[in-house]
Amino acid sequence: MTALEQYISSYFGVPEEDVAAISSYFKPQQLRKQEYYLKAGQVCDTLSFQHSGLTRFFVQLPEKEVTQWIGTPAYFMTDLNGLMFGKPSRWSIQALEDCELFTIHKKDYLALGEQMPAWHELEKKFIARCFTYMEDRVFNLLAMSAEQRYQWLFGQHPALFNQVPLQFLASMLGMTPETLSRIRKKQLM
Amino acid sequence: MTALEQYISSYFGVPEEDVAAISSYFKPQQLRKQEYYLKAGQVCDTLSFQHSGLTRFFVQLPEKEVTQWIGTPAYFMTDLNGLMFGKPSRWSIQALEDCELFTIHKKDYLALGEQMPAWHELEKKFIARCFTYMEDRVFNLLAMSAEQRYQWLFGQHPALFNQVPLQFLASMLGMTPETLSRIRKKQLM
DNA sequence: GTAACTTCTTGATTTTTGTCAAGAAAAGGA
DNA sequence: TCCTTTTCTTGACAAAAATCAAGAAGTTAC
Repeated sequence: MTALEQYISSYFGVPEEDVAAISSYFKPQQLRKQEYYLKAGQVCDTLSFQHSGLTRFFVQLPEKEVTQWIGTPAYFMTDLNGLMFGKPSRWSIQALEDCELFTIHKKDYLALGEQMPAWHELEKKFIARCFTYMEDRVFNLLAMSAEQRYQWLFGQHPALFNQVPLQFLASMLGMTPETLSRIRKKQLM
Repeated sequence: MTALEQYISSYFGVPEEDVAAISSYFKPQQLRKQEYYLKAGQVCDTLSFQHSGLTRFFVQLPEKEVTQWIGTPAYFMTDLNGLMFGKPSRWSIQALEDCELFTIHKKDYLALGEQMPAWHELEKKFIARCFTYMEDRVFNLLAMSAEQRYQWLFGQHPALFNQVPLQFLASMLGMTPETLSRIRKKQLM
């Protein structure tokens, strides 16, 4: 089994022949550090599995830049607004370091849905998980203080704080870099 | 066409015979004011179309209560964590006023997926839209001030502010009732 | 290795938002 | 209708987080 096949198998829990069929649609792609996977305003027409490297989803506002998400290995990357609804993206996706991806283009993505009966259901469940994760994020932003949000993210992905510039994590947590710095200082004392 | 059929048709854009097939699975259900559709800790095993009335999704914390969402007519209501993954709900769903629902139970919901080939794809797209909406909500909470968030919600659903106790809307917007009250006063001047 | 650049930390200060408390307004029930 | 209960508003104050500014630490490129 290739790395991609293992990922697909663990995600979707489908028979091995389906795993092979699905993964055959995905093609290797390199992304160099700083390179863009997608630029704001473009219509995203790919879906990628992130095998290695880190990516950043961000929105450029007139006054500031907002990091919506950090893409990490073993997760999928796309802009659903583009892939599913043909709408332009509000954010850019940029590589924070060199990345190895497995990418499927929209044409093949649609073919996959037609040729593999179970695909829509698998994808539905996958997107549903993403939705419930977003529900959690909204809840955290509604109910928790900056410090509690930090602890939540640190509890889930401690390694991120050594890999990603802290200013991006601060933004993703809904606080300024200064606030994150002070929270982290307090944790040490 | 019944009201339910019209809703399904407008949501999913499917042929009329499919609309009839889908809607035949949904049964009318009444919910009295204050009654619970779901209580925190229960596993949600229904999916309902909200024909009339308003509902509130909220989490009861030791110190405070957090309103995550207000359910309005012409939208679906469920807890995906329960319906799709069999997990207990973190929030309760309660009727703010008498509600008329069309409800499908999990058993029939699963049957629908098996008997109607297009169902999973329709549902996938529907959940994907919910996901992109949650992306917007997260972005708003990350990037906007309390006042901007108010204006955003008011721009989308001005009528809500006459129908729902403002304390619930304040919570859903991530602010206190006092802050919302002051923002609304400022809008008038 | 060093210069240039980026990122992080720290302090002082301001702004935003939350908390507490009391009264006003509105809604609901007998 | 009037009484009770809930919801909303307002003011005074406190706390949380943002802003501004400067310097330290860390990275990167030559």
